[in-house]
Amino acid sequence: MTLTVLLADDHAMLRSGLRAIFDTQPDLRCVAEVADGRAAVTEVARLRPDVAVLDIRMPKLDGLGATEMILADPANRTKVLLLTTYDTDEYVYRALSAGASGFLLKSLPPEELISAVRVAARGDALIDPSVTQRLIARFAVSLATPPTPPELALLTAREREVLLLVAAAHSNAEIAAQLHVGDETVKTHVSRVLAKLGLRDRVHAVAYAHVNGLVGTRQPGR
Amino acid sequence: MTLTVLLADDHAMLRSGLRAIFDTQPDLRCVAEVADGRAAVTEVARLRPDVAVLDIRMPKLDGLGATEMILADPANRTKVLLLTTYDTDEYVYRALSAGASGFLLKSLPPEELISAVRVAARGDALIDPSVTQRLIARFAVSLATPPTPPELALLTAREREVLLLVAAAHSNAEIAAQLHVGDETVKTHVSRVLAKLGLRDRVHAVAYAHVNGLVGTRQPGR
DNA sequence: CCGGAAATCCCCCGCGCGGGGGACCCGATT
DNA sequence: AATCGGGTCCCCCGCGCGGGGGATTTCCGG
Repeated sequence: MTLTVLLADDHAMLRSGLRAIFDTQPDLRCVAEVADGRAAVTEVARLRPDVAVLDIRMPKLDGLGATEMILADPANRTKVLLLTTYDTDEYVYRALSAGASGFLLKSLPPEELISAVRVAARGDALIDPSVTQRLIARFAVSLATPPTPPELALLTAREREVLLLVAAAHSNAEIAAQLHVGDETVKTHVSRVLAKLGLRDRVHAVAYAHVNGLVGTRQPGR
Repeated sequence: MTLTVLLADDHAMLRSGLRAIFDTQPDLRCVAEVADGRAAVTEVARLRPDVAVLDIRMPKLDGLGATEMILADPANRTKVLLLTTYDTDEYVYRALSAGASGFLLKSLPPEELISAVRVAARGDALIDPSVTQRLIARFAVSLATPPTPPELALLTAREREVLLLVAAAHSNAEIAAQLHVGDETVKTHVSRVLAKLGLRDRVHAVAYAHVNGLVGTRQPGR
């Protein structure tokens, strides 16, 4: 089965270079060449290539915007590979947020570019190694579970439970109802929590819980 | 310049397979083979290889733990590549948090493994394409700036300012002091904020601000 | 010039909250 | 048996808070 590819770059020279690279592969067919992002979007919608190789810098609509538009349309099954000369962090993050299947530098050896197209076509993703390293660093910090503060261990299970409900901005009465206990009980628990954690009031408790990732938008994978 | 490599895997067969692969490259020298994580840590500390290729599953100390120990020691300049049979999400995240330079599946073609070692040695990172795709997805959500709720536009600049201070768990009096205005003024602002955002009290405001990323642990890169 | 929006300040009132007590029950540990 | 920690419930008191009013200034745009 042959893979169809769309090329988008405002430099004709680079386009022909890429086309030449792809032409060496019998199973890759370059079905379109465009010079700007808007054309890329419309041509992708028309031709539905397997993979679109977009330059980041393009007139009218840059590669990032084009990626977003292409992937925003669920009718498209085209995978997007982004190509750039320099690897600016901002680009990478936006590209990945937009759902690009790859982020590659133009310095990439031809055979690896070809391999990247195949990888993208089968639904996997590929990032330039020099970028990956920084991506990891960034990812690690965003993953970095704020080290659970030790004073949290002072809390009993019940108290932690109450803390979470407080963090969700529930009033004592609401918490009482939810736990099927009296509101005086809840007050006791809250007081203990505040005392143990050294917090002034429930407002600080809410901030504390969020800052320490007890409630944040935690993904399932812990 | 030749690169030194340490191999760690509890299966002797796999080790010899890897060694055979590396031996085809004149510039790669496999300087040690170990069968468990603890041995990997001590041998890395002793031999200081350029790259350590660790299996995830190993006796005594798994590859993840070994990675953490190796990279925790600043005296080590060894890069770590992790090898695994199956790509469980948990592994990937822990591996990247620990600072591994690569996360590869054992199904990787030999030549790409070699290339991965070279990539790691020069300080870049490499992740198996099939894993990268999910990594991106996960990364995207962690990057995804919670779309600023539209009702936030209703607030005046001053009100947003006050909201941020409220979100930081400051009392009205504290906010007043910080803004050099009377506390009655702050009360007015807070009331307006609550009304405009449809929040019950400042506790909800704190939660709101955190959930919507107005205050969260945002990285510098936006 | 005049209207309105924004920012500032003021008063009163009711309520939720948090601290400081005390009390009871239960299960585990001593 | 005595003790202790945890969970539950209760009362009182003071205060910060939030809603409801109203008032002033400044500044901008019709």
